[in-house]
Amino acid sequence: MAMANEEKLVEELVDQEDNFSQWYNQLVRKAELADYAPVRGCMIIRPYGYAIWENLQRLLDARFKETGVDNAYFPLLIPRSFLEREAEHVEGFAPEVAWVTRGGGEELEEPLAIRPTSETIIGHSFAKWIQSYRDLPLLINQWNNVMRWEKRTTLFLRTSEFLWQEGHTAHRTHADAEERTRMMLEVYRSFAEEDAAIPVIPGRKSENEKFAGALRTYSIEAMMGDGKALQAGTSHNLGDNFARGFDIQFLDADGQRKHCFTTSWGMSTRMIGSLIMVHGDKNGLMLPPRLAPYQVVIVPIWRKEQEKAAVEELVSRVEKQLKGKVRVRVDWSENTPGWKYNEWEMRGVPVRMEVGPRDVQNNSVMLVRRDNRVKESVPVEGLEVRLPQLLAEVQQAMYQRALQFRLDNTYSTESYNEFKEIIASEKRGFVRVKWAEDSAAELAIKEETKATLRCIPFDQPEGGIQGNCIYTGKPATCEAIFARAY
RNA sequence: CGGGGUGUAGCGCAGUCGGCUAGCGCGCAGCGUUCGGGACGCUGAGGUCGGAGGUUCAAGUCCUCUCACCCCGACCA
Repeated sequence: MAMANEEKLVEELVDQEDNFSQWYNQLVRKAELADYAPVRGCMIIRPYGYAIWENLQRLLDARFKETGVDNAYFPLLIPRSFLEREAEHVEGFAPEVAWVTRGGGEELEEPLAIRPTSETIIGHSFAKWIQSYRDLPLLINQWNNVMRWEKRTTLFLRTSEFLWQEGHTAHRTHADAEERTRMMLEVYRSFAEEDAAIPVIPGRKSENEKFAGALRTYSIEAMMGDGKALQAGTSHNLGDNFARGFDIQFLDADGQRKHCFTTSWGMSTRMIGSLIMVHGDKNGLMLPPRLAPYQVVIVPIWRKEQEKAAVEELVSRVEKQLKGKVRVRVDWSENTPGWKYNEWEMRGVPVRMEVGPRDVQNNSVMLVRRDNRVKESVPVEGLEVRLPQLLAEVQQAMYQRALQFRLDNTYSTESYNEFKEIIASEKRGFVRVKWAEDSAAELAIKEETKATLRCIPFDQPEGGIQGNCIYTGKPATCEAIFARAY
C-alpha cells in the first residue's frame, strides 16, 4: 500500500512552512549532521554530515584534477604584513580576522592572522615558484579550514570556522586568467547540478558584492526552499592586483618582466546547508544519491527467529552483490520497521530496501524511493542493475523538482512597486529586472527591500537590452537577479 | 555590536507567594510480549537547576554580574 506523498510522518520536526529556519536547525541536529561546539560560532560536523562532505570533496576534487589542478597545503597562520599588501583585501577582511598575538608565553613581534582565505600567503609562494612564462599556468588547490569572525552564525551556512577548498592559479595573460576563472565557475555549476542536483544560476557579481581585492567575481546562485538565495560557489579573477602586491613576476618570451594574472575560487561546507534547504521536505532531509553517505538503507523485517535467519541470509547475499556498486547500510537495530522508515527518511537516504519473509519467499526485495515513496518489488538477480538505475532516476527527479521550484518562484517585472511586493511576500523568490549597473541604486534597493543583487546572469537576452533600469530609469545595460539572501 | 527571549537529566518541558526528598514526557539500561509506516508492560539508572557573587533561617524561585543559544536588526564571498 503506497502512502500519500504529502503525508507527514516525522512528528517531531516543525513544518517548513511554519518556520523555515527552525526546521533547518532542528533537521541539522536530528539528522546528526552537526552540533554546536563549545566555542562560539563554531560547529562540530558529525560523522553523517562529514560523510556528505567527503563525498563532495571526492567528486569536486576529481573535477578539479581533470582541469589540471594539483593539491597542496599552506599554513593556517598568516603574517599581518601579508594581509596588508593588497589594500582592498585588507579593508574587506579586517573586521572578521582573528589574530594570534601570543605564543610560547610571549607577545609576538608580528601578530599572525588565522587565515580568512589564503591569497596572500599563497601569493608569497607563487612569487618564489614562478620565474618564467614556462612556469605558467600554475594551478593549485587546497582543502582546508578558514576562520572569519562572524557576528551571527548558523550551522553550515555561516560559521566562524568552516571547511572549504580554495583554488589559486597564476597565468601569463589576463585572458588566460579570465578563461580559468570562468572554467572553474563552470566546474562548480556542473558539480552543483549533476552531483548535488541543485540547479544554479551562473553569473557575475556586482562591484558591491565582489570579493575584496578582485577585479571580477563570478558566482553560482541557488534558490533555497524558502525562496531565498544562497551563493553556492565563487570564482574570482584577481587581475594583477595580488601579483603586484606579492611581486609575482615572470620573464616572458619577449624578454620583458611581467606581473602574472591570478585567480581564486572556493566552495565550502555551506554547500551542505544548501543541500538541506533545497531538497529537504516536511519529513526531513533528501540527499542526492551521488552525495548521500548511504544510497540505500536495508530494513530487515521478521517476526519469528526462523524468519530472521532467512532474512539475514537474503540480506547478506544482497550486501555482497551490491558491494562496491552501491553504498549500502543495513539497519539491524531493534527498532520497529516503521520507526526505521521514518528515521532514514528524515536522514535523507534516497532509497529504502525492505527485506521480509514475503521477499524471501519470492527471492525479491521491495525498493521505496525517498522522493516520492513509490514502491517496486525487484527480483534479487536484477538488483545490481536496477538499483544504480533507480538511484540515477532519483538524482534526476530531485534536480527537476528543484528546478521547477526555482522556475515557479522566479519573477520578471518592470515595476519597482511590484518588485517590492514580491520580495516582501511570503514566498520571496528571485526577481529578474532590467538594470543599469548603478552601485548607488543597488545599495538603495538593499536599504529599501533587503534584497541584494545576486548576480548578472550569463544568460542574457539575445540582441541586447531594450528598456530602462527598474530603479533609476536609465537605459538598461543588462538583466540582473535580485533576491533576499542567506 | 544593539533590542527581545530562553537556559532545570541526552532531548522537550513543568516547577504557584522563596519552604521540606526537584518532577513529567520522550530517550537510555534489564526482562518479557511485539515487528511490512515511529508497538507495549514491568523494573531501573540518570540532576553541582548554565556559571560566579549577593540577599535570606531557607534560593531552581529574589538581586547583581557573566556565559551560551534562539529570534529581530546592524555587519558579513
